[in-house]
Amino acid sequence: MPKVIAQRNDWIKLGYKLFSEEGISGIVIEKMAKKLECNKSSFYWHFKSKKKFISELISFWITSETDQIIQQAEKAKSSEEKIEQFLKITFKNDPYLEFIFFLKRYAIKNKEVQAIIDEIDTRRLEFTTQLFEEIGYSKKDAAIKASIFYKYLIGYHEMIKNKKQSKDYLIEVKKELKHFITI
Amino acid sequence: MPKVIAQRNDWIKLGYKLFSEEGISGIVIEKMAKKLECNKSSFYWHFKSKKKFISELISFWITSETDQIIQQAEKAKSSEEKIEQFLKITFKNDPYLEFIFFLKRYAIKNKEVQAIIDEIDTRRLEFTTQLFEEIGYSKKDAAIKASIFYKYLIGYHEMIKNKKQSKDYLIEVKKELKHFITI
DNA sequence: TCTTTATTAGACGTTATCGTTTAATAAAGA
DNA sequence: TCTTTATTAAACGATAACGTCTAATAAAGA
Repeated sequence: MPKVIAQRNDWIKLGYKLFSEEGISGIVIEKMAKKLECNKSSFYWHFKSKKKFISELISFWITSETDQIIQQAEKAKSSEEKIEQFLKITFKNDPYLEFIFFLKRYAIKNKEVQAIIDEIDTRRLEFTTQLFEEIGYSKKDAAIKASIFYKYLIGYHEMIKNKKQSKDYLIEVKKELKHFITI
Repeated sequence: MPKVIAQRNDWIKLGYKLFSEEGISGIVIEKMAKKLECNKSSFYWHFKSKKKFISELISFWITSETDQIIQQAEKAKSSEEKIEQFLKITFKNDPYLEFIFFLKRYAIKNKEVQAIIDEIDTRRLEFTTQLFEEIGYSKKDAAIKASIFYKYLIGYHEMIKNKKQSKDYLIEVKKELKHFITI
């Protein structure tokens, strides 16, 4: 039985943070051990190998982030609220977008990861399309709007990277949104 | 005098490629030497240190890419052609966007690099704004359109990442563009 | 108390990478 | 031909990172 409550989760959380910040090259077991103030033996007890660890990291990201974002948006009542929620969560969850950015780069040499990414991108686009259908766009137009919107958000994130984020980002985004979406 | 024509440029070119693919962690001197089929002494003869090399890499990127993109677009006659040119070059220059992507991550711990990025982003946005002014938008609207357009392009690049690029990407982009720009 | 189980520490061997140093080599000029 | 200059090779030491192994330890159960 454990001396201290097992840090399995601490490893994952730290891994998630590091991967979001530096990508795959940020996952360095001995450095992580230092931060967690323990020995790397702990790592190898919890995880069979670095590879397995990374797989778990990805799983963690899939369940905890993607599902969360979509589910939270579902909670809102009106479609307008859903979109607003969607925006808020997207920008609050800064690490989320960074994680998927690096994951895409990591996936270049890993077909399975690529499949995961494709699925998630598709799911999120479908979700966004549905939002736009709900606020009155035709299926066809909704799909295009969603496609633009999704790309816009990614670009927005990329442009404000490393900048102090204004508290009024939502206002700014909405102002720009009006140029391609009528909410 | 050299046995073979100096490979100073080969190092830079390879460095550019690697940085675009893997970021700063892709710059590994001994690996590069292997690819160039030479000894790393060659590297240390041409460049004082890895740091200096990376600085040069960034300079190379600034001059060869950014200027090129803008200048080439300038060559076109009409503003519509300029936009088309801009699109074509943006998508042909796949490594360019990857380079800046990784550079932004690298800049987190490097204020000077961040300054460079800011300047370039600004310059490119101004350039794009001007394009939109030329096709009839007011200064204010042109700035917003440029801002959206630029973000859209980044997002587009991100979404097609790791996918076989359709030959009809231009058609697709233009179709989506119509939803926020009247050209 | 003794044993079992879960967990961590410490030491080890290996490989990768950085940067240095000394020697070798090839071409050009005196 | 001899020397100088540019360039590369080979070997070295240092550090970082991976993964393994054995021993230590702490808590729970018999």
